[in-house]
Amino acid sequence: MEKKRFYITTPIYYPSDKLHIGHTYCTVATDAMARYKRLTGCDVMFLTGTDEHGQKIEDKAREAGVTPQQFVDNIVTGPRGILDLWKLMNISNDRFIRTTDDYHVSAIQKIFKKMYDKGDIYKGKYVGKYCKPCESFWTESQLVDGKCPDCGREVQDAEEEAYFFRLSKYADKIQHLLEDTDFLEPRSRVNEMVNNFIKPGLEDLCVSRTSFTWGVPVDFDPGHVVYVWVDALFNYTTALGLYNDKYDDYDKFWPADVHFVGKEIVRFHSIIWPAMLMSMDMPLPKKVFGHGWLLLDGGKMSKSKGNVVDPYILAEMFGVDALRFFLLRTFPFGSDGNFSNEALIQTINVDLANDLGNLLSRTVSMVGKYFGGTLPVDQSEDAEKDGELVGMTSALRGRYEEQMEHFAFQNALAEIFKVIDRANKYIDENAPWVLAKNMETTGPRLARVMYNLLETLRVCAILLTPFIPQSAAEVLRQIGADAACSDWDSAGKWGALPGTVTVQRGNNLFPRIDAEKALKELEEAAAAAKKAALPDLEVEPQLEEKVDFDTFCKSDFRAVKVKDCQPVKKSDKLLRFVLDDGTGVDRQILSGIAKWYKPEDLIGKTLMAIVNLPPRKMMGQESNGMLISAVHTEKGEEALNLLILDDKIPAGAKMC
RNA sequence: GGCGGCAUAGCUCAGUUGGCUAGAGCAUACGGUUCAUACCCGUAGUGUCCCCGGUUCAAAUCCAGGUGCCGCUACCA
Repeated sequence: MEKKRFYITTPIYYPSDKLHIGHTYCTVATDAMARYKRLTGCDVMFLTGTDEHGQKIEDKAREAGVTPQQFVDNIVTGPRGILDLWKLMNISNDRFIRTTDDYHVSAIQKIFKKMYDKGDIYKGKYVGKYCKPCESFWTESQLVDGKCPDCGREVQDAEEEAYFFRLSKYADKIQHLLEDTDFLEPRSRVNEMVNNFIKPGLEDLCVSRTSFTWGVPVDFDPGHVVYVWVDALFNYTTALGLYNDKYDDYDKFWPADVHFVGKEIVRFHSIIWPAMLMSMDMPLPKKVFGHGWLLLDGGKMSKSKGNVVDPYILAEMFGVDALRFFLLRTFPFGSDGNFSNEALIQTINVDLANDLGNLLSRTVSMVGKYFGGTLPVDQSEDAEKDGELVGMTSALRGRYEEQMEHFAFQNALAEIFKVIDRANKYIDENAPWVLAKNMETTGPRLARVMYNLLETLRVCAILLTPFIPQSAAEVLRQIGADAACSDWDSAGKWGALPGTVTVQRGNNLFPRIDAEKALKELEEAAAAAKKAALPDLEVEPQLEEKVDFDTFCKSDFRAVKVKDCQPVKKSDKLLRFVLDDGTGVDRQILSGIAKWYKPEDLIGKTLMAIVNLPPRKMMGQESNGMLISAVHTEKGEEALNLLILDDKIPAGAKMC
């Protein structure tokens, strides 16, 4: 029999910055779903990738002084880039598409042309605002207080030639799709889409740009590049081989079974995407699921807020499986969730360490202690005492499947942990340590109790595989389950594990985390990351206010030579300078630069000072003037350099 | 402004089409156990189910109004 096919995608992420925990959340969820479907025997295609064109990338690359391609290459394929992150997170994607891949670019050109030839894309005028000094074209909504968002100056009405997609033509069909089918989930998003966009009347969509060049060129009209909609959305089909020879799975896998997308791009996927597919006479994906966001302190995570959670740090500190588990166990997939390090640590300790890890540990340890690691043939059932655990475990796969089919990862995991909790209670009820006191009589009963625990662990581990693949495999290894009793079929059957199984004691699956210590480390890591994100170099902005020439001339700057330099007692900051200022009388100046210079290193140097400042007392000593330094900021830290002059300049020489 | 959602135990949330003394997990307190990762098991709670009306034999659930929070409001990827 041919295997059932399942095609699932994440959005293609925009590599203008490193990805954060929110992207990880979506990708991990998609991965869990893909692994689940593979487990159940489906032929799965799991696609993720990156959307690499557009103005913002072009700008960022220019800022960084590299080409756009170099810029995205670094973020996607560079060290600790997106590919590395997915590898770290154990993401099992079958394919990875980059919109800068040649096959995609040429396919997009063909698609664009086809829609144009059909008449669904037409050339028109795009009305907006233009800022002359910036030479920038803005849309109404981009303006800040009606002015240019870059420079704040007035903008003028302007028109730009552009291609439009006849989105309006498909409004009725889209409304039907949203309202009368389960195409878009969760359901609450349907109202938002219909009320906000469709009912007020869909406008045609601008699908090309002339204001930047980093995109797929419109091959029949130089100067135009294909804008994000066509370029990015069709990735789901070009990655299967639509209009290209790179792949050949379009007929096999299209239409997609589900697109997982963040709620911020629900509109693109539930209105624009189906409309474009209708135009292309292509089948629509079966479902779009808009998942929630991970919030931080109740608000959105964002670079500008500086509250972005770095998945690398968390995965390295707590383990990949622990992080994956936390994300899917804690938050309902369809709604927003409040991310916190405390919740992460608590979930790891309670569910993974105390309940699951400890259940495995105590079970395997007892089989070792009481039976030398291998259960005997002679086992004695007790229907009354075993019934509930056996019943729950036997029914688990069905309950789990029901939740997984609805993308309710949280509920699926809750079902598993109900059984794990029951198993821990079962140990208490049967008190194996009491049974072990008289092996002659109660040995067979003890053996059965152990078997039931191993069997429960086996079923739970199989069903946990999509969420914590490495750890689940380790559970199966430790309880001695071979491949034959580690698959989906065997998860639905009680008793698949051989009665005389041999266990393998291993390391603790999930070590308990010292919450206080871990939180402190996270705090330090966050502080370090924040610092690293600070600009390498900052200088003070120049003063707007003008100073007249006469005022400037009143400042008397002179070359001075350091005759002596000593730290000032009881002061961390001050150095006391004795200077030759050319007058023949020593000048004393105190300067707060001890943080940057050792006194002895400055003796003999020729410096610059302003000498006609009024005297000022510091730490009980008089300072007559001020040494001139250059200051700037490096990674948020103040840096200072004295102006050290050529020694051939004589003491007292005037600066002008 | 328009549209939509939410408001339940200290915290995070379940509560299906209105139906018995309103639930789970975590946290707290007390007790038990020792196989295990100072773990596990048991017991105990506390709630004006946001406020105010209404419909009903019966409302956390339905309706009207109010308060508070949040989301979407299109060419940003």
